Amino acid sequence: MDIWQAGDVRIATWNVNSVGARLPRLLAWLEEVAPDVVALQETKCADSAFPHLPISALGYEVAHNGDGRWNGVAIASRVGLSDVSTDLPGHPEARYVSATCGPLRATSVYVPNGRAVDDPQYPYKLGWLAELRATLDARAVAQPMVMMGDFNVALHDEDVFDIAAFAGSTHVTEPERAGLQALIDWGLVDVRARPGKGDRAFTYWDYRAGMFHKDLGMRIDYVLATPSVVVSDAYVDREARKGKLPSDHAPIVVDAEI
DNA sequence: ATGTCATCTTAGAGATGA
Repeated sequence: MDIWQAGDVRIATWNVNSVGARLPRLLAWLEEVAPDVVALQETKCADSAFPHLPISALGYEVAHNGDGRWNGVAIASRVGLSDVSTDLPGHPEARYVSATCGPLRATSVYVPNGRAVDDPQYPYKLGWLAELRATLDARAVAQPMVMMGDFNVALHDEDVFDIAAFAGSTHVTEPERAGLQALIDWGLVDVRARPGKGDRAFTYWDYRAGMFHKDLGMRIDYVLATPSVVVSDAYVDREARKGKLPSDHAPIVVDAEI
């Protein structure tokens, strides 16, 4: 059933760092922010363990791709959900799910971390990004689409609190940035959220060392949208990173008209 | 930057990943 009506749509993405541990906060957040389509990452549960009941009680259909302890991505929609794909060819980890939600094709991604430039996970990450680009090449840019999630890449130097602190680290290397930029170059817009309290719209702050309170963060979560998704507002929901037992990521919330 | 957090193994702290 297509219950979408022409007009505004609210889209969001959030790496929840365990949907089980975050469930009370997630449910409260869904009620408060009420996105029409939300992409989740790091659900860290098997499909059979996903908390479908309380989320469906809020009016959402959910497509989840989980493999247990690590990873796990989902799309929740209250404007319809169909044509679900969890297949990123050659990459069986649960890091990709795509679905049609009303007027939109929506994709939730959890790009591999990479760990270190001399770790096998680093070339794996680059290959993963290349395969993600290949999924776009099979599509038409004219169809409204949002690809969103935790990309584990800071696209520009300003997307980390201090580029000097990242010398030799992953997330800021040229090949990683090229992998992310290739998605944008296909025809997607990097929907930049307006800054909150600080001057930069970071989306992730390490749990340790008071990084959040010092605003020592990174912009590694993105909403990438086709131009037919006309954005009226986009913000990082820093409130969701505060208080007791938060995720280490904050959601990005985007209001748009298709 | 490293002061945390979540999960699993397997019974209580350690390993792993981020």
